[in-house]
Amino acid sequence: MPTRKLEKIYAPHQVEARWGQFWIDQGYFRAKVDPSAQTYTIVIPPPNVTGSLHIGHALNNTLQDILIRWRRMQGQNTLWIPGTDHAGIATQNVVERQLVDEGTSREQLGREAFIDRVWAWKQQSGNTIIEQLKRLGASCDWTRLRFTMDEGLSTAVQEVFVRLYEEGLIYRGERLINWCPRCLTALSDIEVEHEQFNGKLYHVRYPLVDDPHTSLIVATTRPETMLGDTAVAVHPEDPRHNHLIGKRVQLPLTTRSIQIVGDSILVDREFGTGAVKITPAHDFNDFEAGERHHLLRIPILDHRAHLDPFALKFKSQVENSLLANLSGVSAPKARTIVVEELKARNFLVKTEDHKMALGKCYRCKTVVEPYLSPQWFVKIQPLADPAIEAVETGRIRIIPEGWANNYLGWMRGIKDWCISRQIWWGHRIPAWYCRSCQPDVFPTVKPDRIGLISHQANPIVARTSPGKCPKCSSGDIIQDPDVLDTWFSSALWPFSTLGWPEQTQDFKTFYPTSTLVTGGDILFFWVARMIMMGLKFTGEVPFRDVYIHAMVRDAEGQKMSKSKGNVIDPLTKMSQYGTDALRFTLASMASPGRDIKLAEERIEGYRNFTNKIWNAARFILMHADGRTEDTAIKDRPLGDRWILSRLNRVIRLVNKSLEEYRFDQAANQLYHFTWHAYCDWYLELIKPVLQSEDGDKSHGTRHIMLLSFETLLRLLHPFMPFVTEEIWQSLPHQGESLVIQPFPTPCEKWHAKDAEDAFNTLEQFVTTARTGRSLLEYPPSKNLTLYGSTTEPMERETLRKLHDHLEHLSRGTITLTDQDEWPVNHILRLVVGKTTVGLQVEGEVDLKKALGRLQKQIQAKQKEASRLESRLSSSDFTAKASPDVIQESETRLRSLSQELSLLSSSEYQLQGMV
RNA sequence: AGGCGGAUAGCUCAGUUGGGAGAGCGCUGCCCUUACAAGGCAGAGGUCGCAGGUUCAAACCCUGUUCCGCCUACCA
Repeated sequence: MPTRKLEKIYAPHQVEARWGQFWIDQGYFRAKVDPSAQTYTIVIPPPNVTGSLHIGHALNNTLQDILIRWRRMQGQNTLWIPGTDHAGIATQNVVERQLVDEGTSREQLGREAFIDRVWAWKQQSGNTIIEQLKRLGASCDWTRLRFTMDEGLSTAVQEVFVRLYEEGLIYRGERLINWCPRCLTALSDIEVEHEQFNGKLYHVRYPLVDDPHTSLIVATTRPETMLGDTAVAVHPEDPRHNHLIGKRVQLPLTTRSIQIVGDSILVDREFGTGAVKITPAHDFNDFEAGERHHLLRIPILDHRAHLDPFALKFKSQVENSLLANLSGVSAPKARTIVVEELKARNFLVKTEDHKMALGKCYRCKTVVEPYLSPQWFVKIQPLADPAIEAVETGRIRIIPEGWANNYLGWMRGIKDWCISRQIWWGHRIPAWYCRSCQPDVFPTVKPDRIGLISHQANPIVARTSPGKCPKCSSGDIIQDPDVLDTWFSSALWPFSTLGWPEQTQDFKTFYPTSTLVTGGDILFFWVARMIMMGLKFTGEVPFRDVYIHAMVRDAEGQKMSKSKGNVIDPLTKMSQYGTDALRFTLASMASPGRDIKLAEERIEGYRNFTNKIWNAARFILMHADGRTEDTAIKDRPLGDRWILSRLNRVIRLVNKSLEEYRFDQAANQLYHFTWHAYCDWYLELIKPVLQSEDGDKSHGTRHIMLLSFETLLRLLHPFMPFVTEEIWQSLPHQGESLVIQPFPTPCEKWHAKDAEDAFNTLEQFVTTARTGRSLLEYPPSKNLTLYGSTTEPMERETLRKLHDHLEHLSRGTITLTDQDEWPVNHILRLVVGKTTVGLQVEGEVDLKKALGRLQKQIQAKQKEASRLESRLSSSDFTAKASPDVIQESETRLRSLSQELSLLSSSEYQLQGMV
């Protein structure tokens, strides 16, 4: 393949589009159904189908892509399944807003037309995020793209629902659940976000029926719910109140009286007044207390959290004079009215400030209400137990480990999962009801407020519509209007995407999957549920490793949100700096157990890194033409042997880091090696040979140059797929694409400690010479007259051998002899270890700077020497420390004193010159 | 309230079984040296949150404490 000339600055745009398309066209990302090959499988955490890529997705998918590309290059049969979920509530909200803008509503459209409308919206916007993932370079098998509402995945959902129901693990019942009065649906416990806020605690007087002059004072944060009170509780061992147990109080603002019960669970004697009102229909604790004492439940709020006139009048028995004022008002407004009325009638004893937590809908941030309604639940404990065990025994590894405790803690206290949602977009619950069998449950009028079907109705659960009632053969059956929680279908993702419940070839080949990569925020929502469902329905763990990555925050550590205006849009950054730069930034900052504070400068820094690689490639390309010769490594010059030895170490480290999910370590190693070893030193070392007139010497060097650089490109490819492919294709190469080249493995015959030692000697000498140049303020172009000497025989030999390299890299003419053969005057002597570098001082030069530096150096060395001396003279140390530590200290002290004597003679000599 | 994590250079963070404090960015000085000014070379900068303890030796282990962040939670 002919080589091409590269532009001076890397321009990512066309490059990315070109190779992105090429890879897909060539089918490199498609997994083979080959049962013999070792498989490596990842399922993507499905993003919302109508969403678009945010920085969290960028991180999540970059990390997955690094793993997948790495394993693919290792020759494993890799499969990365892409897909999206239908995001029930969120998507329905979006489409409903569109309808409002058009002056209509979902109710006006009707259920079927509305669902068609959402499908149309999905059709229109559904490819956005998929295309964005492709831009990111995600090497998913796009031929296996899945959506949670695909036919196959829907079949899996029905299968799971029916089987759980048949086993008694799904049930229907009237319970208090979290209800969003704006989304008008039930939420699961974890879909509620708790937020601290400053509320008030109201002390309200409830007079005794027997003795109206005596009252029980209750404390409450929600006075408006008192209209639904059905009892007051005191602690049975509280001498202040326990004599009242069994008596009744008159409920203010109503014509009802309620009983006083003793309850040691609900009542905390230390809190408030020691008396608690019980409102079983509007509070989770009260609900349970109600069960214990067989109390009536009086729901006073409707589905929009407004006071229900019917309930107020007939159940709550609110005083007639108040009915008009209270009927239909919202809960917050009701609170104001109730408080005013209590105050006016002298029932309000006092009000105090009180910090409390408030639950909000995680989708729309509306305050959620506990709401008594018939819902479907998963009985979770039998599913949770094996899922706990899988993590405890290590069948599933959670990385970093800290998250395992989090998982276990939550799983051990897990509660039944409310899975029904009163929305239309989603998997409809496969349950039907016969109206003929239960005419009393299904009155001819439409079912209640929002179509909830009474909890007394008997469901007929089946995989497909039964058509007619299996009991009475009536055709008058209706399907449950509810749909399932989106996470219910997501929980099946690792196997439903592979074709389950069919025993497909894909399922047999790729399940269980290898690694799941996700953020800690959905550990409970998703990971835990996948583990439970996977174990239940496949008998296998759904994945071996769970890697939990960080949350991306802004440079100040704030959570990114549109309302704060601090979002970093990955697509904008990809356009500005290139996709590879963004990917590398995210990978390099992915330290375990720590959030990522992303500052724009970092991306810019890695854009520069991309360009550095690009320019190294340009240099190599300039010298690529010509003969190459593969001679034995041991006969190669220092530069060649040194870079191979270093490369070997980096290969080992990168592989090891990726094994341990240390993306940050791998990226930083690559960065440092590429820039500060390969470019700064290796390329400089080989320049003279490549540029010399004598072409013969360059053959072997050219060979190693091309070999090492090609290896480096393969190492970098999982992190920066685009620029590496572009360069690889431009250089002499074999094969179609870098994507399918083997990932480098350590090559022990490249290891050369002697070359690394020799390099260190060279580097020290050169750096010292350059420091001297800087101290004397000589420009980089000036050719220096240099002297070098060392007290170490090995180093002397090394310096002698590398004489030409030293001259080239130091830009000077170097004489290597003992110091007493150096000129006596006009020499600046700098010391590094056992070596002294002398610079000839020419012209008017201020030597104070050099002297200052020397003295500072002496001070630092003396400080350390005295620390070592005192350590070594301590009998405790010599008696108790391990022998190698003692020996090491002695060695270090010896070299320090040698260095110090060189330094002071140099100082003495320099004093004479100033 | 409980649990978890963090506090190391101006900023962002590494620091793997305790034994010479590191990187990137930024900053300072000198340079457009034919791969790269998105660059090169050199350099400055840190009582490792605070207080105790264990140890010959602590950024690292233990206890307490302050501040910050996150998660979980039924204190009305």
